[in-house]
Amino acid sequence: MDRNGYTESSGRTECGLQDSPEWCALGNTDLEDVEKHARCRCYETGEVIFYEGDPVKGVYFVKAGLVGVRKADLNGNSTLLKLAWPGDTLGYRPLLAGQAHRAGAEALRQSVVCMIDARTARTMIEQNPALGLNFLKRAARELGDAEQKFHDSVTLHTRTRFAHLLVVLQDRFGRLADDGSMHLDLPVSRSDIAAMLGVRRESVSRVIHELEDTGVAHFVDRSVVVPDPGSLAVEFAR
Amino acid sequence: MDRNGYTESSGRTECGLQDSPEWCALGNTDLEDVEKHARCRCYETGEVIFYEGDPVKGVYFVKAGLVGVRKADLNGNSTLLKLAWPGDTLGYRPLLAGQAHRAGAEALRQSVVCMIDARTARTMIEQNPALGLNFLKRAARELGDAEQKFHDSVTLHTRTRFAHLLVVLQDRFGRLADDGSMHLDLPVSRSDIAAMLGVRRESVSRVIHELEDTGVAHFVDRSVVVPDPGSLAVEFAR
DNA sequence: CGCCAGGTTGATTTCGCTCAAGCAATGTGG
DNA sequence: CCACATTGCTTGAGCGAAATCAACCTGGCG
Repeated sequence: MDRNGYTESSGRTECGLQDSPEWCALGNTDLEDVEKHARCRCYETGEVIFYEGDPVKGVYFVKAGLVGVRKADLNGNSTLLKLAWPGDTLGYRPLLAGQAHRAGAEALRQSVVCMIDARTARTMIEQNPALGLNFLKRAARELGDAEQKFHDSVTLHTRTRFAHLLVVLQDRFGRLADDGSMHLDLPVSRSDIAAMLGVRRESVSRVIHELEDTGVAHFVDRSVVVPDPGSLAVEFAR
Repeated sequence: MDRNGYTESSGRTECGLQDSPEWCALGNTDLEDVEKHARCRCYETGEVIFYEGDPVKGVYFVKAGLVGVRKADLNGNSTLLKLAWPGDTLGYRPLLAGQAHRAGAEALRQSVVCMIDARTARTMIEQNPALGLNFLKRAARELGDAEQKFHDSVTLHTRTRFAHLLVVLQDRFGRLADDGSMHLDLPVSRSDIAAMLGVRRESVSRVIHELEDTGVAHFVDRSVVVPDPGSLAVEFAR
């Protein structure tokens, strides 16, 4: 382990890059080459992986856990731009745009993250068309989502946006029960939900209260039950 | 001219793709090949180039004029996501993401736009690594901007965001006078400025009134004079 | 001339923010 | 083991920025 706590990977499967929808394009030799230049490290909850404004030292492959990407404003508030799950690669955007990090990343629970140094990542993406194409497609999808998010933020109310968020999380982490109700464990705190929506945590509290009152959803700690998932879609018309 | 008003390009320089920061990566033979599959057309102000929700028929290279990219909401309002100037390529995002158009495009003044059919554009991007890389870098920059825009929309007031917009337009279209004042012709209507900021046009009117009152800027129709450009930056702290 | 598009202004409302208090669960030091 | 701080969340009261609703102005045009 070096002094930053990174441990050099040895085997081809150390980082698990095969499980990345982007890096999987690489052949065995390239994959081994990349893993040789990768360092894996475990982060505790709340630990920072990189800071907003930092120069890009590499790209970060999330191997396990959950990572949040944040942007702070001048008043100490922050928005949570996205959640990164195992298989996601962070930092490729500023690397390719030739910019510093425009957002910071932080472990939202204990996580394992592999850093691939910038030089290696850049040459690999530039030399290997299939890899570049995968990142291009990823960027294209993320760009569409980001534009949608801007549009939503200026046209929809907090309650509607919260309903949207619930549906997105539902698609990924919801379990449909026998009686047709949807069960979901929120991956993040109330404060972080607020940061994802770009509102105050008090506003989230009030929206949750409203959804309870109208029977649309029931919240206990981080677990949510939506008796009739269809009723969430109705929220969109508000 | 075919029944859609497109006229088949003949020469290599018909569309002027060499002037694109992306397409310029192509060699002469590829460039000619693409131009062979391109159709140029002139659009009058207000004419629609493609609609939100349409399947992607091709990518659109702006040769002359000014094009606006819009997203509508359910209540008939719309946000203006971006302005496309000569040299810009539109529609590559949904093409690569394998989606339908998630925004519509419309000529904001008389414009010439060349459509490169989807099949040609896709194979060219997939076969030609340099071209793909250029679009990847473009997407990376646009993604950063889009995330910034979301963050700004939820953390900054209308007045601050308007000042930001003025600075951006200034960088691109401002003329610095001998006395240090900045002169700028707004490329779009007040309504469209509102649509870019994601606010009502009345709010833009009021902000303009405020900036007049405080002497920060003077507005006559679409021309703006900022006596002290530094004072715009001060607005950012509000 | 009447009409309409684009813009401004004023009066009123509303949604979400700010400020403030309080509560439950968890941790910590004496 | 208790006193006390801390963290995460909720609730209430009041405020403020921008939306809404409505009137009106100006210039261009059939």
